[in-house]
Amino acid sequence: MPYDYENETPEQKKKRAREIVKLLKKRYSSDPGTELHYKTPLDLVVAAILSAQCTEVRINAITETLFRKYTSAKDYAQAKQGEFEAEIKSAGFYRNKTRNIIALGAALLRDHGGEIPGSMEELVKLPGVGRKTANLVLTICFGVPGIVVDTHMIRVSGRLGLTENKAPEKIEQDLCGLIPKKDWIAYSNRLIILGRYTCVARHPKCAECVLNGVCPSAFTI
DNA sequence: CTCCCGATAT
DNA sequence: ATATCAGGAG
Repeated sequence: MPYDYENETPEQKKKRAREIVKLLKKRYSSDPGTELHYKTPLDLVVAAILSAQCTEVRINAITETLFRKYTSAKDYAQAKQGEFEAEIKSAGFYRNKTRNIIALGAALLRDHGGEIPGSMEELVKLPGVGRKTANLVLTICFGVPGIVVDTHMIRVSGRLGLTENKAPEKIEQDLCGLIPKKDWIAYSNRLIILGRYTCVARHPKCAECVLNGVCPSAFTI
């Protein structure tokens, strides 16, 4: 008798969510962290800003040289708009991203002694930093429990039937209610990797997905 | 909600 | 040709 996803009770959904956590843990035994290359919290914030609507591979190619030239908030604050645009152009949205990163450098110098702050409240006030980037930095650099809702988290969570919502903040709430807090950070990292390589947008590879036994969308997309 | 925007896979 | 890629601001 197949699992009835349609009439799943909240209790059953919670139990299934824990099973998903467990299967992901088995598939990616050690916490894979982020695939964005970085050395410092500042690096990660800049990489995250650059990564909007662009592949992580391209961002890592750009930052490999970028992070050699820019190593402090002051470096970014003093960057020339046109020169910086040329360096990051292939990331797309390059005018906005450049504006935000230069303003980020200035804001860090003005309000935080040039350092990246460690709270959600302060992070989301920074230019170019929204909730997704803030959660990424909080989880990766500061060990603050949180779920990073990016394009992969949105898509995969919907396919898994863990949320009916479309708004990232609602999805985050739903997931936080289904997944044990101690698992939030590694869950984010693992699910995003799964989304990048297996549960891809166009033709998800359900046959090779470790979650195909607990996913209402398996083999139906 | 729209706009920002280049690169790549399909 | 078009969908999609580790979003955020106005």
